[in-house]
Amino acid sequence: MSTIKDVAFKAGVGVSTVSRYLQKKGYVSEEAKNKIEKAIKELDYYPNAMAQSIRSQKSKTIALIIPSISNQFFPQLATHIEQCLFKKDYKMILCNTNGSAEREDKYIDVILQNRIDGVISSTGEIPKRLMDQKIPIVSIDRLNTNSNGSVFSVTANHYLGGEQAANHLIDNGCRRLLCLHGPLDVEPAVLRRRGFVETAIKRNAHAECIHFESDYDVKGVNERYDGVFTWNDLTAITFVAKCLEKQIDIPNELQVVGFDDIELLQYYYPKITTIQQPMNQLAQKAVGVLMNRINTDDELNTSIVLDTKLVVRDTTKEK
Amino acid sequence: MSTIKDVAFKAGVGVSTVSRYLQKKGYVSEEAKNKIEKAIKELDYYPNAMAQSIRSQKSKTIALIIPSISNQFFPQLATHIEQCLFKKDYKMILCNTNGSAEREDKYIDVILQNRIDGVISSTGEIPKRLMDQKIPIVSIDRLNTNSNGSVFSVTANHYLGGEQAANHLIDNGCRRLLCLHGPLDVEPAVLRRRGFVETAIKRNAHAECIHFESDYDVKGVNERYDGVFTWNDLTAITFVAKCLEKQIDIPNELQVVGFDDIELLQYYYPKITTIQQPMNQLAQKAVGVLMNRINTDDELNTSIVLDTKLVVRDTTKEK
DNA sequence: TTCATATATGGTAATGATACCACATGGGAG
DNA sequence: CTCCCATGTGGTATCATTACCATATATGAA
Repeated sequence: MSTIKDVAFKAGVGVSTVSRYLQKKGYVSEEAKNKIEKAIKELDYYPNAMAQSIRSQKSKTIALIIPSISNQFFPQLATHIEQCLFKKDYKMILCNTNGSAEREDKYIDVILQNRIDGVISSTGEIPKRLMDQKIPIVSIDRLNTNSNGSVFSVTANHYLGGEQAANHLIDNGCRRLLCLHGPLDVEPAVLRRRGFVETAIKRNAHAECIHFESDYDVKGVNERYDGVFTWNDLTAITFVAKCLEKQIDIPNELQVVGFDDIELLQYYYPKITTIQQPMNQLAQKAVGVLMNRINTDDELNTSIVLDTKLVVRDTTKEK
Repeated sequence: MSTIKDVAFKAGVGVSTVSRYLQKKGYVSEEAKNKIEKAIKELDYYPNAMAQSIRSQKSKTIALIIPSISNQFFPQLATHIEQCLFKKDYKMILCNTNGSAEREDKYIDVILQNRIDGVISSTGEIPKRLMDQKIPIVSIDRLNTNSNGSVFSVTANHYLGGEQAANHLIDNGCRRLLCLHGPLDVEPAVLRRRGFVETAIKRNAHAECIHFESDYDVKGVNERYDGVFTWNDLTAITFVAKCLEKQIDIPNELQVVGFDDIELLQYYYPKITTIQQPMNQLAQKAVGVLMNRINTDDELNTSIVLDTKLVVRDTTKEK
């Protein structure tokens, strides 16, 4: 692969002139410009991004840490984030920890060795070893409070989402509610549950909470409850599948509301009512905040919370 | 962030000695080793991967090109590939073209600018601009014949998969078969269909083919057919969802076989019978072949084909 | 002693690109 | 005729790292 020197030689000019042409910075005569363009085309020259990085002390790369890909929410979010970064001429390396601390640890090595400019993380705790570095970090989907008490996170309003789910079910006539919540160390799961339960109490509906595990037995749920809120769509899909298996009639016997609005819901039957997260906006804001942190020194606390939206489909209906 | 110079200074040795220690190559005394280790720890030093790359002329990075993430098959495959690369100390950049030629083109810029060591592609055609470079390329999931006639691909035996699906359905008593195939310019889709149809003919069963689109009307399929093979699991999920909507009894009226065995099938109801692709092996072989191409000069043609496996679940049964 | 070898060390060039500086030229203002 | 500024150019140090070479000491064999 040819270098800037080859281009300069072929064009009969100095490397500085070629560099100035590439940067569109400084003076380059029309004549030199033409010769350089011709040489670049003939040599099929592409500037070496790594050499640029080493010189500029900027890798133009950010790391996205996600906990898994089983839940389509994360690949989808990753795609949105990558597209935003792409536009800003940044690369992304995807760190899928898959719940393994060892993998997470090795990814931190990669992040540090590659002089990553910033990190977007959608896992709970930001590892200490990463916090200790001066690398700008923004949390997405989850809250992130660092040791100084500064906050840099972009999340959906999970609490509001819980409220919307509860209100929708209660509006539809449900009185005996069930919340299938996620792990208690997952901030969004807790907020969604709180929004749901507190709204139920406020409106005098009965609400119970169960930590959903895949071996959950669905038998009799249609007798004990008339409305179910699951903390995410993947749980909703699993839960609805179990209900169908037991011939429970959704939405007539039991209404179900999910959370996230992953693309997959479009392929699934029945079409599940859900609380939509504004993924594209989340991605845009997260990238925006991170770029600010990278390019400016001011440590303004930023905590952006975006509204969720109820999307009514076929697993709920007015009674 | 500290450099090898800082480490050398702090340890009171030359940079060469530190470099030799890091490479575990050449002589380093026990005493020097201890001082260096101490300095590295105190300074929290990590070698700059980009400087190493520029020096060694190897980026230790490969690009994975995938056509989309809507089909969970691709993120899953990507994860497997990334894990294989991870072990071999390679980074991966994920290029999700999303069917856009423009995006593909911009990714090629990124690939060339970052002096990527190799490419694994699961999209159909390898773009000419990429082929023209001397970059090692391996196709995964699809066939890849380059201009010299050399082949570097790792695929499942799609034809065998089609056969397995047909045989299973016919063994279960189906005689009127339907194949919902994918785009005709997608090699695997065509092979799967051919394997299916040719087996049906061989065994004197009737087989029809339809190009599946999402607006496909499922009304009456249970009267015209008794066995359906869909070219991938996502199509199977969509098709089964439509059948459930129309109260078609699966597997009693109609049996269904998918293809891929994506993780998602575990959450879906009913549990869909499918043809499993050996994703992990595909990934391992693809990475292996690519590493060979990167590290050796011999242009041995490699075309690895791995067997698929029937996984019987609840959408098929003996009549 | 002398020579060869193993162990050990640090200086320097090179990798590809860019910022900075020095140095041109030409034209217009004083 | 100077002086200044705009325009234009190329040399060189620098970024972090490693390969290579020159050098130094100690040990053992001849």
